Amino acid sequence: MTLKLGMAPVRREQIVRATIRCLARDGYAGLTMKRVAAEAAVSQGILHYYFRDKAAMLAAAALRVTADLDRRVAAEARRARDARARLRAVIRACLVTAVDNRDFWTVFIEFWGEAFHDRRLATVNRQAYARARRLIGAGLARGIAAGEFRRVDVEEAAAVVLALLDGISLQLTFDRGLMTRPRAARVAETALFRYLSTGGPT
Amino acid sequence: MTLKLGMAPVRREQIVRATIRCLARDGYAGLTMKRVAAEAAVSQGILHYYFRDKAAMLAAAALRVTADLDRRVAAEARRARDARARLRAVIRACLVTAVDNRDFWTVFIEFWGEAFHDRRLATVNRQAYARARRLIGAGLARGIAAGEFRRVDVEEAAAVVLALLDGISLQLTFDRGLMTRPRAARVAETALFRYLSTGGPT
DNA sequence: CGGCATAAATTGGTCGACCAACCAATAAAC
DNA sequence: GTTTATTGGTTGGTCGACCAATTTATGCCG
Repeated sequence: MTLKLGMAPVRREQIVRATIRCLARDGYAGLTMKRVAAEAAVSQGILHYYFRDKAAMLAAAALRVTADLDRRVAAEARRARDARARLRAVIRACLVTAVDNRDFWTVFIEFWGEAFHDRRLATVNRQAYARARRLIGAGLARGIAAGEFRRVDVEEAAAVVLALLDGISLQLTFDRGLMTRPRAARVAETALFRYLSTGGPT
Repeated sequence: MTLKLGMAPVRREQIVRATIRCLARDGYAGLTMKRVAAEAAVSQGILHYYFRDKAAMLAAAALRVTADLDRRVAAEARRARDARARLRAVIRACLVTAVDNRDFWTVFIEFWGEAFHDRRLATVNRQAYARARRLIGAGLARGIAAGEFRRVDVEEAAAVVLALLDGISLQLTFDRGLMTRPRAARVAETALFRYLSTGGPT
């Protein structure tokens, strides 16, 4: 009864999600075709039918979590009225992901490690970061235009915002007891608002 | 004529350095006992004589690069007169390492990936980060006491400084064309000085 | 409508290669 | 002669990639 034609996107999704779960559970060293196949409840052979090799599966997993985060951030940011609220929303969405969705950072860190030694993965990673900076930079530019933020170099400021979010998320991921999520968000907001503020220090 | 007794520290060093080179060259996926042994010009068996297993070698490699960075940062910071110059020195030392000594980040990222799935490695990593925050925090506290910095929460500020350095270093490592090293240093300094400054915005 | 060809989807197993850990044996230094 | 240092090979297992064979759906033609 189940359709057999048009399974491609379904299976791809199934396999990518299984890859993410395996990666989060066992790390890249423990990411084997057998385990992914078992996790996805398909045969081993089918993995190579849908993906050229292991690296392609890893790249698909990384793209998937990146897209997930993008979606969450966009959803939060859309509700914001001004640039400050928008930045606050971005911070919140990133830190919520870091704390509640551990898979994200696990997948990404394993991905980084391989990206150093695989040209394809390196390109995917570079593009993801460039895109993130572009999105953040666009928000900052609107804030500057509206007089909410100081006239900083947008590219530089986007790199700073992204760097702080990455860095704080990493520390939270490594040591869950370091700070509560709200406190981490407050710390990041304070640092970035002082950096971007037009007025004197608060 | 060569001594055979007291080889332990020599061999350990030899093996750790080989581990770092292999890790930087091939990643964790390509880190095998055979390759490390070849790189260190020793037999395979000896690796297990000096290290319990592969994870122990990885941990030793991570401790080694961390200690290296510590030493560089301390050497740069010692020359600084005031807290601002000290922070500038820390930033410079970290970014020089990130740009010129690619092995550092390679080893660390591979290490992070495994640390998620190995309790021993996770502990080593958590301690390394706690130590880094303590060192940075001590420098900030002196700056606050001297009236050079705003009265921020030292723990929070140390986390911010470390986060920004990690984040910028990551972006530089992934995309060498993003910024020149001096520009990255200037960007980080600007962001952190604004965050920590006592006076109004510049 | 019914049967045949073609394509899509999937299986399970095979292949050669490689791995980490271990160990018995040896050599050198004390 | 006992401890320290080192060798090189073995072992039991796993890996990723590949493929021949099978099943299922679809389009085509009479």
